[in-house]
Amino acid sequence: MKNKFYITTPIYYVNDRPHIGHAYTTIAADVSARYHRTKGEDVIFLTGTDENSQKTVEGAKKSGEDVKTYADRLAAIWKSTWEALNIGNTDFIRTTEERHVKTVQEIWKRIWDNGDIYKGKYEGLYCKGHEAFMKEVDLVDGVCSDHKTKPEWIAEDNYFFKLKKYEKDLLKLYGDNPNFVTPEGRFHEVKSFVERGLEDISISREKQEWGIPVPNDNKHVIYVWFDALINYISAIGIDGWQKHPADVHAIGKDIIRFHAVIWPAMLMSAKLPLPKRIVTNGFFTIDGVKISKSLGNAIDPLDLAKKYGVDALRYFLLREIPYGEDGDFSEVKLKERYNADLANGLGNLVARVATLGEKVSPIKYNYTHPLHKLLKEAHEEYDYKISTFRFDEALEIGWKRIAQSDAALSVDQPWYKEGSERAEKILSRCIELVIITDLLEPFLPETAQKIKDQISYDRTNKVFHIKKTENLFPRK
RNA sequence: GUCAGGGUAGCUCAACGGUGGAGCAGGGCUUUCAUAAGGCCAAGGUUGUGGGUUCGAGUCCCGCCCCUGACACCA
Repeated sequence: MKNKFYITTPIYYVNDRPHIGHAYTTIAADVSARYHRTKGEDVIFLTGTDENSQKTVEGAKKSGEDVKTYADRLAAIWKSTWEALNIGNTDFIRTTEERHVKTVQEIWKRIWDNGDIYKGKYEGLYCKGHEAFMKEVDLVDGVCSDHKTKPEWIAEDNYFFKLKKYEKDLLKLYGDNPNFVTPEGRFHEVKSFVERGLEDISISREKQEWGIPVPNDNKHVIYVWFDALINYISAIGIDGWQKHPADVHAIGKDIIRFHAVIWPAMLMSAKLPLPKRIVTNGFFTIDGVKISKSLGNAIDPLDLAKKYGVDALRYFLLREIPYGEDGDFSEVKLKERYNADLANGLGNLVARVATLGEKVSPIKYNYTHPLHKLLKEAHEEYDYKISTFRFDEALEIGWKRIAQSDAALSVDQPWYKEGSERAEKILSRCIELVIITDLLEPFLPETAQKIKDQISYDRTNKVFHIKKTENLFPRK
């Protein structure tokens, strides 16, 4: 039976446009998905949009559109962005879809039936600027320091989820699964957060027209994140999740608490299996400055892809910024890596082997060739790096081999050799390129195909056919 | 403030308590199969700071300075 692998990205707020940070998370998930696919696994890769937020309503108001029209338009932008970046998601979920609404209400009922939802009063100091309740400690002289306004005291009826009840179960979960959240530092923060003690949390809002109604009480709308998390189930159905929950939730560090604390508690209450693993990446700065709407410095990944190519962008992001850590994006660095690693490195190597090989093509391949056994060795370390989301290190393995091939060519000098000796030297480089291409394929799917078009390997007849065409990465 | 992580070459990062390394950038030499690409070589550091432990400290202990993150309902 085929192994299953289910990986998800966060669902992104529709009112935000895709920027480099979203692209990073999604590309990382895509690399993982593609890798598992090359292993012959049955991969489900889910991404989508979170549309039931109050922010969606405001966004629509701002652009003068009907909420539904607005959400449709923006969701389409997200979808096409991922297509353009060669993201191979198998599904795209929108939280306004019927399948999601039904699932959310069903999960609500299960949690309700388990006695974990109750009605209470939610009150506190509400800052209009934040659209959030503030704690007194956040205030300076009773005034919100960010908005310089005095928060109002408001109270509304809310449904609450008995999160506190799951404190011990969560701590046991963390203890039993040392890799539940990576990187470790973040996991530590999660643990200490829970150890300090949990409070029940409100999971509904009153007086809102947009969102999923609470079952049997349409005066209330289910709070966005409670609804949002359930998307991971909606996409594959409750039965599907029951049989095989997510193997990996890839998220940004801003939403760890929801995924590592509230989500497992919700699932425990609904008597459903838990995700296996949550991997979090950091935040981006652009040229050392935080990404912010007011600065308008968010970079559209599509612009970069247009300029440097999709694969170059994918490569740069995962090679430059170690997964889990905060990173700085700069086009100067992108260009540096493009020229050093892609043009001078991979691209140039393929060009030299293709030109050399073309003259002696076809070359017969013999399975006893000494390089053949390296194929397996090459993959062991690499497999480990990918499975632990250390993409930068996995790529480094590929680039070490590229450098070795360049050096080997200088030593072998096949251009001075004749006949079978010449073919033999070039063959070694072709085999090595097969290994390298294998390693890079999840990261650079388009490039891998282009390499295979130039240096094609016929397994049945054990022969290489080589034909030089365009350069993979023209220098910038 | 409390807790956690970090401060090493121009940049990004490595270094079981045992002569501080790599990649990129910059410098020199060199090859022609290749995209003014490749190869080789050299240079580059009082490891944030002040003490301490030790035969020996980037690594362990204490103080200080600086950076980042977490400390619940914007996500």
